[in-house]
Amino acid sequence: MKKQKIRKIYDKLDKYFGDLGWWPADSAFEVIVGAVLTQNTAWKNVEKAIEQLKQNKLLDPKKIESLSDARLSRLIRSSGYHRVKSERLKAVCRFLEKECGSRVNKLKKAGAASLREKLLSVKGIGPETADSILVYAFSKPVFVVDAYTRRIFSRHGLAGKDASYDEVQSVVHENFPMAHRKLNQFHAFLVETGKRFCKRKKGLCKECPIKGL
DNA sequence: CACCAGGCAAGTA
DNA sequence: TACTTGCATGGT
Repeated sequence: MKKQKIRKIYDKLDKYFGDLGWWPADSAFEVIVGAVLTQNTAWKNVEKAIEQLKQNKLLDPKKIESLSDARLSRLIRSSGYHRVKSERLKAVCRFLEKECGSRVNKLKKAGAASLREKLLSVKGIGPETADSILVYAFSKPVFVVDAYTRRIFSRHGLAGKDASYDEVQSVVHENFPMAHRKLNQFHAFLVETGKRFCKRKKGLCKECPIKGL
C-alpha cells in the first residue's frame, strides 16, 4: 500500500533531517524570484544572484520590471540562463502588478487552484515553479514535484519512471495528509535526500535514510 | 575533460 | 501527444 510506504518515508526523513527551514527567504516576493532562478540550476548559484539584487536594493517587483534587460541579466548572471530568466522575472513582475498592484502578500488570500492557473499562464512559470510559489510563498497545501522526487519515487516503486508531473503529484495528494506544513517539509526532505544520497548515476546508497523501505 | 543542477518553451512529426 | 533542442553559469 502506497499510503503506508509514503508515511514511512516521510517519518524517516523527518527524524533524520528535522526542520530544514525551507524556503529560505525574507519575503514572498523573494521566494518567487528564487523559484524562477532555480530552474534547472544549483541553489548556490541562485543565492548569489539574489544577493546581487538585494545589495542593489532591487528585490522589488516594480523595480525589476523597469530595469533594462542588460542590467537585469547581468545582476542574475550567476544563476545561469540569465537572458531567459531576466525575461521570465519581468513577466512575473508584470503579472504581479496586474494581479495585485505588486502587493504580493495580497495573493495569500487567493484560492490555490485559481492562483495556480494564473501562474501557469505566465510565460516562464511551469508546474514546478507554480507549485513552489504556492506552497513556499503563499502557504497553500500543495506538493512540489521535482527531478529528485521523480528519481526517488521511481526507485521506490511509488511512480512510473516517466510518470507525468500531475501523476506524481497525485500519488502524494491522494496518499498523504494534506497539511501544508507537511507537504512543504516533504518536498524539502526529498530534495535534500536527493542532493546527498541519490545522484543520477548512483543507485540508492548505503547511508540513505530511506534505504530499503 | 565530462557531467550535473530545486525547468520551461518552442519547434517538429 | 511525444520527442528534441536551446538556454548558461558554476561546482565536482
